[in-house]
Amino acid sequence: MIKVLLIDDHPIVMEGLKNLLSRQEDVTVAGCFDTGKAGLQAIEELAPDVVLLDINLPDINGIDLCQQVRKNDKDVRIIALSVHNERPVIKNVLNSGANGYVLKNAVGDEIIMAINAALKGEIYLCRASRNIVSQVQEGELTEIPKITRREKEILSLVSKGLTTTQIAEQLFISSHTVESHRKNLMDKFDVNTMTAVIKFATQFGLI
Amino acid sequence: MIKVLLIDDHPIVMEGLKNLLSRQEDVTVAGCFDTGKAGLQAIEELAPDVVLLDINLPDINGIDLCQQVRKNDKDVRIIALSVHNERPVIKNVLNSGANGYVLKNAVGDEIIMAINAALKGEIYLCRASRNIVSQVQEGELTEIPKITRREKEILSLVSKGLTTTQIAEQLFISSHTVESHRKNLMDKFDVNTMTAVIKFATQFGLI
DNA sequence: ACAGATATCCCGGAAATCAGCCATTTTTAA
DNA sequence: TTAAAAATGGCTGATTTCCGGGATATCTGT
Repeated sequence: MIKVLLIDDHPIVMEGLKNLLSRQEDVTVAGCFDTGKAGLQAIEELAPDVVLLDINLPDINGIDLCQQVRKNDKDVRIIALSVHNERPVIKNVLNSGANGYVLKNAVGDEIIMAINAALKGEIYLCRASRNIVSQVQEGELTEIPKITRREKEILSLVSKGLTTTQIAEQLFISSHTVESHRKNLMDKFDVNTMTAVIKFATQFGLI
Repeated sequence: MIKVLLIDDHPIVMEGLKNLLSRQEDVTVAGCFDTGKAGLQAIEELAPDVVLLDINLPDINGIDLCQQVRKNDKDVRIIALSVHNERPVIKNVLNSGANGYVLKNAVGDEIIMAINAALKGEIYLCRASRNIVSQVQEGELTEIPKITRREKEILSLVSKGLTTTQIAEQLFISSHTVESHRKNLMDKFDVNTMTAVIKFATQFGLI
């Protein structure tokens, strides 16, 4: 029997998943959790074979969660569930240790296939995500830039409409410093205006 | 029997909804559709009592869909399902003719309650959304600004990092015109930088 | 203890944005 | 068919951002 753990904060999705898995002879649902914290603990205690993990949880970022699981040397297979079909997001999730990536609007079959593939040691992507990953668009980010705490802070204030001077005043630092952070952000996102940075950052849920 | 129509592009959510409704004695599922187009047609043909409508469909915007249904003088009750818990989104949906607003991470009970309330002619919001709507934050948008086609076009180009001059060249119009559009956008979003506009617009799915 | 990452600070000039005005033409909806 | 909305174009000046170089401190993980 394949022991599967479900982590998702949408009760309705959870219902659907349970329903789907109950139709599989060789699968048993080991537990259901709606927060990353509870899920992380459950992985330790229940030692499931596979985890179906919603990437957008209210408490913990899905990517961080994957990394934390992997840090404990767990060889549990993680199938990421997500609504995002953008290459940087997919790449980031896979790099963080997920064994599969399935969109929430994928058909149930794809989840079953992802589980089986993961158990075989393969990495499964749902059809739509495979397309996205394979077609490299020009001038597109390949990964979500790693931004620092301070940069995130500046990003947030910029997105609220504050100017460099206002941000400097609010954070009690020089405006030159703020400008440096802006520059670094534009470098990391590989664009040359802050508006473009804000769009990506908002899209990827960084702010 | 209450005839309910389901419109959602997530098969798993659909499963969950069917499951949930099948446990209700007095409810029958009249049909399931995964696009706005198909759903709209089905509302005409099947004349359900209630529609559970996912606001974020791939083909048609949920708000437009509500308006189209209402334009045909249908008195079908629409319960909007959404992942967005921001006041402007909620207001917009309700103003477009929805009879209820339930977040996808709400428990199943809330959907049942929304259906019953809608049939009584009441408007039901799930608990979390009620909280958001009631607590008016200072300096917050109350509704999603209505932007024109041209403004949307400029918005998109700005978000890609183009400058006013570049946009003017691309659209074969004067840079002064582009500036006018920028100003109007900032006015409509009630902010004074384009970065703030971009954040809201991205958040609300306008670009 | 030490390296690498992060945060801090600085300059100058070119380019772009923002703010506050207004006017005309073309669509669109009532 | 008329009134309202949208798109177009314009001006000036103040402010801000962007780009190109830097440099030094502080924190953090191994």
